Amino acid sequence: MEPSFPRPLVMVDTALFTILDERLCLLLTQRKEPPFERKLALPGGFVHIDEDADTEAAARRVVRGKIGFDAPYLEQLFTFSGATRDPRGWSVSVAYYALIPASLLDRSQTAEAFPVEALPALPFDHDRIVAKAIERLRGKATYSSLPAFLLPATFTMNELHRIYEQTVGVRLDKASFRHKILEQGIIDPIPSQFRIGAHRPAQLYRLANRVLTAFERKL
Amino acid sequence: MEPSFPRPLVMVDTALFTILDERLCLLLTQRKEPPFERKLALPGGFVHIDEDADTEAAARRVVRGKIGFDAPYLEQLFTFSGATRDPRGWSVSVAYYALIPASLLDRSQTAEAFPVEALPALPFDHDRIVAKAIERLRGKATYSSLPAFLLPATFTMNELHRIYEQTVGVRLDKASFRHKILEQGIIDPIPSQFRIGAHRPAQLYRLANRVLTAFERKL
DNA sequence: ATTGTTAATTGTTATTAACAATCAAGCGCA
DNA sequence: TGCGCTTGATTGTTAATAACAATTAACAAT
Repeated sequence: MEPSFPRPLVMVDTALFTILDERLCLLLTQRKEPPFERKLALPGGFVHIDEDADTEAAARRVVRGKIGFDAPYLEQLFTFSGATRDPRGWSVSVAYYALIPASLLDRSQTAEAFPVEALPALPFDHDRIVAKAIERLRGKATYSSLPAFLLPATFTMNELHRIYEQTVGVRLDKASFRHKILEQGIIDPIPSQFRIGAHRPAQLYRLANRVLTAFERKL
Repeated sequence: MEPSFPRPLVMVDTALFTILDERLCLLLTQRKEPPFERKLALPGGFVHIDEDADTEAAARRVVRGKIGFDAPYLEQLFTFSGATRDPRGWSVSVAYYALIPASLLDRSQTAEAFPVEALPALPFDHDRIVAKAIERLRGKATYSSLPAFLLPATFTMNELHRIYEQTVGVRLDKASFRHKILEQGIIDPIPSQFRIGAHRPAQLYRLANRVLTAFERKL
């Protein structure tokens, strides 16, 4: 009954985004085994069919191994495959991307974060995976609550504004942004909580919903 | 050097869309082998690592086997996986969807086309695959030239209009539609070619570009 | 000619967005 | 205590877009 075709290798790779110093960064790991031993690469690994319920579970396992907890946002990106992308043989890599607020990362992890405009050369086809992940992130940022998952649990309107400008890549009018975001209802003000400093206190907000919300139109 | 993890089965499945009698339809095949022998299912098959360059090549091979030629539009949809989705074992299915103008299909294929609102029960997790494919199709239709790939090489503005309304699922203003589509430049009028009948002749158009074009904003 | 049918355009009104300016609320400091 | 600095929040004006309804165009059939 079991088909006897030669089977490809099946692995997952993850693109882990965070914001450090207002810049979009990617977490890389130093590979512990050949091929490309000691090179920086995307966190990844083979699917364990006796342990993982599906490839998403495998990706979550990889992410936990890297940062020690589950990512607030994780989504399947694309599946890369072929005879030549991995020297070990015909392989399939189901790629995922995740967003992680920098506030949750500890010192050792931020050390392995690289701004997306200054990445080292990556092994396998990880450059393609990264390019596709950034494309998806930028694309979805315009019409969803996605960028908010890069922020800590509470944030000000202007922090959210800056994150959107960062990820979308264009300037967004302050007043219009405020309008549209509040109209979408993706965030709620936290009553009588403000961020203070040498200036007017700013209202603090939090995500109204733990899951991604898509907008009717672009920002 | 080769890792010795037990390997999942790797296959591709395809959701093939077409328009018949103004209705969105899906092409299904009767399975030739167990499991689910003789049941209607999505066209699919195992990846042949000695023959297919990657999973997309495998999907194209499957589509050619079904309709006899390459689909004008084919895109990777999502990868489904897990221990239970296929009785033969832990499996990975890289799903693709394709759009095929009905004018290219012959009689025997249209016989196996089912309106998406009246599909038979499908084996494996093919219901989930279909649901996701429809969701993607509807989503992309609003902001891209995607629906045009369901039409023959030449078509009138009103035919295009109807196809968009079909796939998007909402009524679209005739004048605005015309405006926005022409503004996007995804189609070109064919000089001095008109569709005639018992009424005013309609200008014929063709796609300006063989590849998918995304719009800046929704229709 | 008149009528029916589909194609294509026009104009008017209502929404929405972009831009610039203004107002608000704190702190630091003379 | 009052002035200036900085960041937060709002307002108003203008320009661009979209929705809606109505009109004009081009043909065939009778």
